Amino acid sequence: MRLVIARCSVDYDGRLTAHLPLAVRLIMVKADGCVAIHADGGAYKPLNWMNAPNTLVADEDQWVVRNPKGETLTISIEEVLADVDHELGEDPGLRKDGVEAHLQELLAANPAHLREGLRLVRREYPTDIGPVDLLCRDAEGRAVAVEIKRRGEMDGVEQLARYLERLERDPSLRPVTGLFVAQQIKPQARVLAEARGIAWREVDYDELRGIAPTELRLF
Amino acid sequence: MRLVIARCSVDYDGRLTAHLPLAVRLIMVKADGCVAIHADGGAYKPLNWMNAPNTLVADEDQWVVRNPKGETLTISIEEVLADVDHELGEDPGLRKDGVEAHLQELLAANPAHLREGLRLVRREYPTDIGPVDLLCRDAEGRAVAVEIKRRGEMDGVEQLARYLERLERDPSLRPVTGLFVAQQIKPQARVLAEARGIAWREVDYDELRGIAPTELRLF
DNA sequence: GTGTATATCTCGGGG
DNA sequence: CCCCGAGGTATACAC
Repeated sequence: MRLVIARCSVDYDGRLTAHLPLAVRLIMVKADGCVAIHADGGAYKPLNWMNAPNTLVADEDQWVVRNPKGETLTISIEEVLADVDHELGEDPGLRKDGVEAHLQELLAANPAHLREGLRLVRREYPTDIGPVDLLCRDAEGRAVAVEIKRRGEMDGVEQLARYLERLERDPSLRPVTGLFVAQQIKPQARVLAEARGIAWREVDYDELRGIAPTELRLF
Repeated sequence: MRLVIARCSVDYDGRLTAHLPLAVRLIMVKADGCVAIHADGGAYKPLNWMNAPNTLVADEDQWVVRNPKGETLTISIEEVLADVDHELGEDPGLRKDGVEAHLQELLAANPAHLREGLRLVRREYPTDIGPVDLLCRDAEGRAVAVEIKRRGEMDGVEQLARYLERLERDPSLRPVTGLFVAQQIKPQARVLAEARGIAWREVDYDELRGIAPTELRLF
C-alpha cells in the first residue's frame, strides 16, 4: 500500500464530473490498484476514488487513473509532502454476525416466535420475480409469506407486496397473507404495510438468539 | 491525520459483531476522530471503522473506540511497523455536476422538453409520504406527476406509483397521471411502469444542458 | 453478463 | 434528533 501526502487538485470524469480544488490530502493506492483521495475528516468515504481494475499513468506532476469503462481520475500534484510504501500482505478477511441472513436462519428455525402456531413450509420459496424469505402455514393452514429485514423500510414492504401478488396466482396457496418482520420498522413502512393489508412485527435479535435449541423443541 | 501500519486484530460490536484476525493493516485516524482499518485491497471501503463522534482510549497494545450509541471498536495491536502524523488542514470540498438534482433543475426550467405543452406547477410538490419531483399540468390542464431519476429502475416506478396513489385523493388534482423520467430506463422498470399505467421517457443530459436559456423561451 | 437485494451502507436535507 | 431519499452507491449472489 502506497501512501502519499500531497498538495493536489483532482478531477473525476465518468458517471458525473467532479472537481477538488488544490489542498493537502492523502492519496492511498492499494495493491489491487484502486486509488482513493482522503481529506482529514468526513468518515471513511474518500472525496474521490477509482476502483480496480484500472490503469495508472503517473507523470511527475500528474497522475491519470483510467478504468475500462472510460472513466478517469486525474490528480494534479503540486507538492509531495510524504510518500511511503508498505507491504501488508493478504488479509484473512472479516467475520460477521447479526446480518439479515442470520436473522432469517433463526426465524426459519422458530417461526412460532413470530406468531403462535406458525409452521415453516420453505425458506427462500421461489417465485418468478425472486425468492420469498419464508413461506409458512398458520394454525388454520393458511399460507403466510414472511419478508425479513434488519431494518424495515418502505421498499421492503413493496418487495413483499410484489411477492404476494405472485403467490396469490397459485391456487394451492391462495389466499396468501403477508407478514413483514424486522428488528425495527420505520413509521412510514408501518403505514404502508397497513395500507397494503400486510401485518408487521418487530423482533429482538438478542432475544431470538437467546432461545436455545432445547427451548425451540418445545414449540 | 495519523497513519499507523500495524499487525493487529480488530473487533467491532455494535449494529453487528465482527472480528478481524491478526494481520498487518493500515489504521487511519482523521482529525475529526473517525477511525478506519484498511487492508491492501477491496476498493475504498475499510474492513472496519468507527465514525465521529467517538472517544478513543489508546493503551500500549489496545485501542478502544467508543461512540455515543454504545458501539465499540477494539483494536489489539501486536506490533507497530509505522506511525506518522500529518497536518492536512480544512478541505475546500467537492464540486459535483451531473447528478439528479441538476437534472431536476433543468427539467423544471423546461418541462415542455418532456412533453409538448407541459407546464410546471411546483418542484418538490409535497405529499404526506414525501415530495414529488415535479407537479405539472399538460396542455389540457390535467395534472401530471413527474419522477426524475438518473437511472430508471423498478423502485423509482414504485415510488411514483405511491405518490400517484396519494395525489389521486386530492379532488383539485384528480385525475393525476404519472411520467417516469430518467437518462436510462431499465427494461423491467419499463414493463412495471406500463403495468402501472405510468408513462416513461428517457432524456439526454447533455442535450438538455445544451438547451440555452434563449432557446428555452421559444417553448 | 444482467438483475436483484443487502449494507455497521454513507451522506445530505428537511422537519 | 429522526426520517427520508440519493448515491460515481459498492458488494454479493442468483439466473
